[in-house]
Amino acid sequence: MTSGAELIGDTETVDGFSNILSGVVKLTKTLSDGREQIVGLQFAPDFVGRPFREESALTAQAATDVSLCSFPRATIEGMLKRSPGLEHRLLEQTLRELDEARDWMVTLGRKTAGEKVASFLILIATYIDPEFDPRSGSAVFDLPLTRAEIADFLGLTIETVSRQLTKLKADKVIEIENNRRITVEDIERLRFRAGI
Amino acid sequence: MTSGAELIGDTETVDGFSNILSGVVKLTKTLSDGREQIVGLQFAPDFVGRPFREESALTAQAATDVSLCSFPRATIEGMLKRSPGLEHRLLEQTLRELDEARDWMVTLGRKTAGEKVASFLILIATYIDPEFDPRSGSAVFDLPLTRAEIADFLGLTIETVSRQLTKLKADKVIEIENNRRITVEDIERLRFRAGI
DNA sequence: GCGACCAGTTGGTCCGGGTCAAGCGCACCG
DNA sequence: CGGTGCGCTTGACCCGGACCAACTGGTCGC
Repeated sequence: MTSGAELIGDTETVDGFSNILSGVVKLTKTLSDGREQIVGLQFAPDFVGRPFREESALTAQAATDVSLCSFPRATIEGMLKRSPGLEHRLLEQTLRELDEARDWMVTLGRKTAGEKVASFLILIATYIDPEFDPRSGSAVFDLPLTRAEIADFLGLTIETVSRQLTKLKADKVIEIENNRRITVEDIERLRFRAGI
Repeated sequence: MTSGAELIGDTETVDGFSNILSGVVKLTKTLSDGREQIVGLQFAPDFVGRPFREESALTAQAATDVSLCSFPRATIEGMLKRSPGLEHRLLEQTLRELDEARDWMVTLGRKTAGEKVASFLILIATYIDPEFDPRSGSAVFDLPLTRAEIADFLGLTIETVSRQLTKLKADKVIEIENNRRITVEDIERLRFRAGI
């Protein structure tokens, strides 16, 4: 599935329930006047879908090229009834997503623009960099989101995201190639910028 | 348990797992420099506690007087293993909390101060007003939080919260008695102020 | 090659909300 | 009683980030 494709419509009934095999899925919510907020990013091998509810209050879109393994909703709910192990795994993922959502609430509510952008880079580094090791000081990765999507994730404007990235580059905390590829030599400096 | 008491320490091991019988519990996260964000409010009959993890990344405090029914962590995890029904109930609550957290992320990231305060009042009205009926136009309730706590919930300062409440009062959207008791005559007008 | 378009950057201006400070009302205490 | 402290409000000022606009570089179709 190519980038930008819509997986779950906002008011449509959510039929599917999928397993991400590769790629990044963004979950967004939109206010009636068009303001948008990304409320979650999901990476392989997460589930996508909201069991036990007909209607999803959010939109799931592929942020990068994504490959999925999808089931109809009835199938998955039947499987959940029969297999407590699967339900347990779903509970574990949901608890993890809740922890992440709450972490992000702190970022949205209490951090400055610079801290938000640094926090975002750390988040992506930990998920994306194939050989990222928290103890090693460095990371290299491609941003899976455009500036506009980063802005929607951080509750900022695209201009502010751009300026903060430029500032991190000017301060030699990161390097940027082709607008997408980020190199962080010293992740501790970046973490410091994120307001811990 | 009286208001302000701490239920779960930040770095301490979370031993307990409780059921709220009455009152309001606030879940907060704090940055190293003291900035604070309330990341969740829990009302009866929610569970409080983070199963399957030794360490909780947040602090749970009583916001009002609270009565609890507590179990040691081992007990609850044993019960969860033996009773899939209980685990299912926990999954349902966790999914609901995740939905709420994501709704709140939109409020934190994309709404103005006035919309945030209106959204907060609607949230409290739906949980607290004993005879609140969404179709009836009005609601009366006591705020379970101080201005400082509301500010920490909304990612604002106490002054801004105060000013926005004063403005809602001046515009006859709400009435305020004793700084705590709120009357909303026409909840639709308040909902309009919340940016839907 | 050339123009159109899109993602991103950069500059300038403005305002919402933060910050600082003073003051009010009320409960509690000596 | 007056003093003290806390929760809250109000006013004045300021700044971070939104908004508006111009520009750059890369990609695509012709």
